[in-house]
Amino acid sequence: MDAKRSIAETLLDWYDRHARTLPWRAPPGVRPDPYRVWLSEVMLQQTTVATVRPRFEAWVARWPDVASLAAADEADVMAAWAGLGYYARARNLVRAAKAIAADHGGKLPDTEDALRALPGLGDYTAAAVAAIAFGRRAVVIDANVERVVSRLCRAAGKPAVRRAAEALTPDQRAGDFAQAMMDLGSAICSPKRPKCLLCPLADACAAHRAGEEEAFPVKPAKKPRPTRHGTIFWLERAAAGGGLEVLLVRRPAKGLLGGMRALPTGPWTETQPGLAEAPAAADWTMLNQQVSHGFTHFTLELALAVARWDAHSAPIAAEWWRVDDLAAAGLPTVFAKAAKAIGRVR
DNA sequence: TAAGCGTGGCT
DNA sequence: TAGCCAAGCTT
Repeated sequence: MDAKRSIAETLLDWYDRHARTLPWRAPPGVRPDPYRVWLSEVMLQQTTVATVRPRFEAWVARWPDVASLAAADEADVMAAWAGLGYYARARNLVRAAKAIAADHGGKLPDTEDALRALPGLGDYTAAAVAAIAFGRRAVVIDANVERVVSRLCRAAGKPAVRRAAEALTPDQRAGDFAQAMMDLGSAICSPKRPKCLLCPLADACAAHRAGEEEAFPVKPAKKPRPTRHGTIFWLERAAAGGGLEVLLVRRPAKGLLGGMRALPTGPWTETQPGLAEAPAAADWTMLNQQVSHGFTHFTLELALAVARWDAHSAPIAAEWWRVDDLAAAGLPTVFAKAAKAIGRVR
């Protein structure tokens, strides 16, 4: 790297040659659609590009703008988010769309502060949308930027990384700069075995010169992940037009898998709870099979109980769902996994 | 402030 | 292959 050129100039030149083509990005020199930028940033929170890409395409085909999302049925939105995880993101997307429609004339606000006030937009997303969609100078810090900057400057700790990022962020093209950092972090400056031979910033990188690339960023120690035990209840009945229906509930709006359709479960406890809190007094059969599912902060070991329900009404507040259409129910992965294990789903 | 909150791709 | 990890936010 030419020592007289800034890191930002060098990185932007690299980006002009190597930028990934992604469905939420506009062609060079074109301002992208703020709605698509916002949606992509929310989908990409803690989620990989490979996972997001097809989900983004399907989403914008169904809800192409703020107005359509603000008017959407929330149950449809939650079902469309199924499998992406962190379901508060979907709830907040709808809340924010309504706020944008009501308070901002249907257009995303174009300042970092106003964006930050919307539900689901934190420091990172507000800065990213302001910079990428509106050309604002904003300091965008995600895990990629943290990794690249901490290595460049051997900066340990978030305050030091923020100071360094502030100093590096250019006044012009701050959005491209942020995306360049992310592309670099994804393709070159990876957590393990970074490809420093290909890095345009290698000569300027303090960690590289010291041979300690993988020592940055400094990560806090991980805590052990406990195991909890529970039971999933599969209650089925004959459908009116033939076939089978299964009882689905909606989970409470807050907390784990909040607002999502679900199979009924009992308590999640340290020891196997068996048939505790079954949704009906039925003749339950415990299957000789368990389902294991890892959440962020604990692992769930699930027993599977199945029963038949002959009465017409549902035993609890719930809905009967055709088993043949279960894929359209939008079940979180843990329940989709259980349904598959129970064998009622192809 | 630290804990709660999901999932799938990648190595 | 079993961890590791990701374009974080909320309370």
